[in-house]
Amino acid sequence: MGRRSDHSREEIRQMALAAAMRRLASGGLSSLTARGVADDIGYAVGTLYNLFDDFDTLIVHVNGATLDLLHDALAPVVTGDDADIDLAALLAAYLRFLEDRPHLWGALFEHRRGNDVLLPDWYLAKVDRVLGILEKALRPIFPNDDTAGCAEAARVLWAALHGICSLGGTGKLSVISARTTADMAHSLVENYVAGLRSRQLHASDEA
Amino acid sequence: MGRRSDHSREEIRQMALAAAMRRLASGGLSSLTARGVADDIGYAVGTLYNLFDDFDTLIVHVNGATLDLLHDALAPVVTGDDADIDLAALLAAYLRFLEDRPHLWGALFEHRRGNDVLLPDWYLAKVDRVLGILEKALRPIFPNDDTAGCAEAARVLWAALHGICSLGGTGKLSVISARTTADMAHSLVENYVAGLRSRQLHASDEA
DNA sequence: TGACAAAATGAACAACGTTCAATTAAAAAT
DNA sequence: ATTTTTAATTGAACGTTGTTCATTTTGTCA
Repeated sequence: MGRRSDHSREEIRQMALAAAMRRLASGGLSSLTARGVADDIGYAVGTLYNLFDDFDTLIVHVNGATLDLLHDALAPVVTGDDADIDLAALLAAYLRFLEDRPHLWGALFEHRRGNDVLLPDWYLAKVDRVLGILEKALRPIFPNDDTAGCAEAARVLWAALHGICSLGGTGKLSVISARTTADMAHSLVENYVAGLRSRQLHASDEA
Repeated sequence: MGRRSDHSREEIRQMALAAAMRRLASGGLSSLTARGVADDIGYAVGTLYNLFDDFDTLIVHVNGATLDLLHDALAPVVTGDDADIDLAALLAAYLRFLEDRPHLWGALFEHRRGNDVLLPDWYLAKVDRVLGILEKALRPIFPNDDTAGCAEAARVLWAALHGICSLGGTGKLSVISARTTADMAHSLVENYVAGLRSRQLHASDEA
């Protein structure tokens, strides 16, 4: 079979991404295969390679969509007024996202391309957009001129939170799972923020 | 070819693990394959399946060996006297390990078995042994009777640190990598510990 | 209508983990 | 010493991966 007029190039792309999203959401990364996606949208495998350089690229696009979902889940909960309230709400929303869409969240971090291949700029921009929410919540803690410190704190929290949820969810954390992942996440956020505050106050001591 | 008398069953196991360790250390998880290991030790693929249930099991044993290496790298640096000094030394040793053996460290967290398969007890015990070092360093921060709090803090730090090193090393953290992974790790440890201390002091406020 | 270009196909390739009938050598029994 | 039993070792084969590409088919344009 040759060229169809069923769908435009862009339509097929979207169909493929939607199908990939469904597969990922229901069965995780291991059930996200090129042949599977192709079957789902009623095209042959080779067609996917007209639209994406390789399968990794398709996954990066799926992860981009997940970042958008995450952004939309987190953005509404911060007001920018009170850091403690915002961060608590943010953490709750994050954990809810993780519970609702564990496989979408998981793919954000499980998926790794070749070590020399960098993530595209548009993807990093989506990460930045989510980090921006965190920065907005953290903003009241920092002096007005210290945007760099705020940005770093947001990244530390983001990465550390990932670590906790990742290890908590995969049972890699030894027998002490009496304390749940959520407990550890709260401990991280509360103590890290308390640390930021206390070191902000005594900043003059460290010169 | 039938039964040889070249090596005992246990010898072949050790040969396989050593070869796997070499492959992992030099090329990462993607270069750790059943056929590769079999070739390295001069046996056929099938022989590996006499010694390990499956290839995942072999990797878990490799990771166990890595945990032992990590333990030996971290254990000597903590004295138990001063938390700040111990934690700084511990972090430095951890980051050095990560730099020296990035792929061994990476496999600890990259490798995932089927979701229903739990890690064996002997493996979790090795994790606990490493966490014990962290607990020893954190011990001075907590009241004598609060071993649970100390244990939790160790796990939070361990998991959070993994998150930072993981995202830092894979370039998943947007453009603001002006601040390096090591900087973020320091920020995490220092602020989290400062938070623990400050909340320890004002514990009476929260009742 | 005919020539050209682009899209769609699916068989084929290499590499992966895994299995298993067949083979062979060591160990045990006679 | 010979036979029988047991266990180790093999490597071809199976099912899946991602990926490629000659071939076919169809839309488009002169």
